[in-house]
Amino acid sequence: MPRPGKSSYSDQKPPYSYISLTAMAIQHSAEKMLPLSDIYKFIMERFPYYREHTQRWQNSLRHNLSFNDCFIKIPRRPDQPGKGSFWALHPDCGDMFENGSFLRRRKRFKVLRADHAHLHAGSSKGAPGAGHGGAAAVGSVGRLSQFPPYGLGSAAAAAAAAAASTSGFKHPFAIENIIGRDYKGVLQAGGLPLASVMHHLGYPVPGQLGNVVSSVWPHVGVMDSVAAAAAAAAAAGVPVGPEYGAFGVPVKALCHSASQGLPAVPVPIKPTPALPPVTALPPPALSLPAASQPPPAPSTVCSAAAASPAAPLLDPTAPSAPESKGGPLHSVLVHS
DNA sequence: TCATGTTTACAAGATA
DNA sequence: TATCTTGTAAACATGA
Repeated sequence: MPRPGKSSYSDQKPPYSYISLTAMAIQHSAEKMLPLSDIYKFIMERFPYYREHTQRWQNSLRHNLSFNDCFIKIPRRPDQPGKGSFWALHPDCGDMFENGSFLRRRKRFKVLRADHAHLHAGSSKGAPGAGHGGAAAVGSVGRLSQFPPYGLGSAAAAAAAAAASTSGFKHPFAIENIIGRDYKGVLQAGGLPLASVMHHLGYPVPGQLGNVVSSVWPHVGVMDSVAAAAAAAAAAGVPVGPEYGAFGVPVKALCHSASQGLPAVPVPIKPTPALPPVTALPPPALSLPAASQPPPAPSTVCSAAAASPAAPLLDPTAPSAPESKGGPLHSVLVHS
C-alpha cells in the first residue's frame, strides 16, 4: 500500500478499487449521486495518478458502473439538462466490504430479480456467466429508470438506513461499516448532526459516530449523507414528504425493498484482518461542512420500514431465473 | 462527433 | 485447484 502523501497518493496508484473510488465520489457529493463526468472529476482531483491514461481507467470505471449491482443509474430530471445519468449507490448494497476495508470486497453485491420491480425497470442486461469470471458474472443491477427522472439522492441513504434498522443490514459505505471497529469515542465531541439524523431514520445510533470516515477514506470528507442530501433537496425545491425522499424518489418504494423485500444478506466469510489504525492514515484531504448541516425533515424517512419488523431474509419461492440488471430484484450479497 | 452506457472477453491476483 | 474479484481492452449502441 503506497504511503499516502499529505493529501493524495501523489502519482502512485491508490490502493482503492474503482468501485471504492466511485463510491467515494458519490458519497462525497451532497446529493449522493453524481454524473459520470463528476465522478471522473472527483477522482482526478484527488488522485493525480488518474490524471493520466484517462481513456483506460475511465473505460474501466464505466465498466464497473454498469457491471456492478451496487451502482444504480438515475435519470436526470427535466430541469437538469446534460449528458448521461446520475449514478448512486444502491440502497441495499450492504456490507460488501469487510469491516470497512475497501481494498477488496469480501463479497460482491448482487441484486436478484423478484420483488423489486418497483425499483427497477429498463432493459435486462448481463448474460449470466459471461464476462468477469463465469459464475461470478451474475450481474443483475437494479435500475431506477422507471422512476420519474428525479434523483435518488438521500432516498438511497434513507432506504439503506431503514434497511439497517430493520434487518441488521449495513450499507458498505454507511458510517458504521466504514468506521468499523474504531468509531467508539472518536466523535464524541463532533457535534455532528449525523447521529440525530440517523436517529430520525431509525438507524441504530451508537451514540458516537462521526468523521472517522475521513480517516478511513482520507480523501473523502464526512459522509453526512442524509443531512446534506436533505438540505440540498430542500434548497432545490425538490418534493420532500411522506411519499418522496429528499429528491423526489418515492421512498415508499425504496423502503419497501428494504423492509419487505429481501435485504442484502451479508454472508460471513471469515474474520477480517483489521484495518490499519486510523491514526496511521493521513488527514482528510477535504471535509464537508457536516457540522453545520441541519437535520433532515423526518418526513424523508421511511418510517414504515423503520417500524416494521425484520424482513424475511430470503424468499425461497423467489425465482432464480437468469439475472440481469433489469427486472424485479432482490438484493443479496453473493458469496459462494 | 463525442460522451455515455452496455456487454463480452481475457488475464492477474486473492482466496476458499 | 477452483472460484472470485478486479483491471483492462474492445466492440457496439445510444443520445446530446
